[in-house]
Amino acid sequence: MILNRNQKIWLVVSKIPFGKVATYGQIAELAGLPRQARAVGSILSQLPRSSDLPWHRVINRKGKLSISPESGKYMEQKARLEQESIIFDGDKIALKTYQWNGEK
DNA sequence: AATTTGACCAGTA
DNA sequence: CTACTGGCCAAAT
Repeated sequence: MILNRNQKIWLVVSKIPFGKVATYGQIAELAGLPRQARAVGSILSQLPRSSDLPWHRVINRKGKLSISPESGKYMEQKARLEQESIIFDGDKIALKTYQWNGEK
């Protein structure tokens, strides 16, 4: 069973634990696709709404959400994270302890 | 086939 | 802290 690029990324994203977040670059790295952070964002942007992947746990390296704040999805992502007891300090996550290190 | 776009990143000022 | 830059590379155009 060979996994295509999308499947590798989906797999890694699905492993991000509840209450934790990961960066695009980290996802790309863990998926065996170094330096393809942008591809991760591109793929996540195309997820169907029916998807049950924790896409909201993927943020950028600055600790902020990479969606335009005007977009409705921005609110949705923030709400989903707060629902996992992740606290925000303005527009960025408050604690780096939220950051997933990639371990199981 | 060529060019542009994008839910990124790292360094620098 | 923000702003700008060059780098990166798959997807879309």
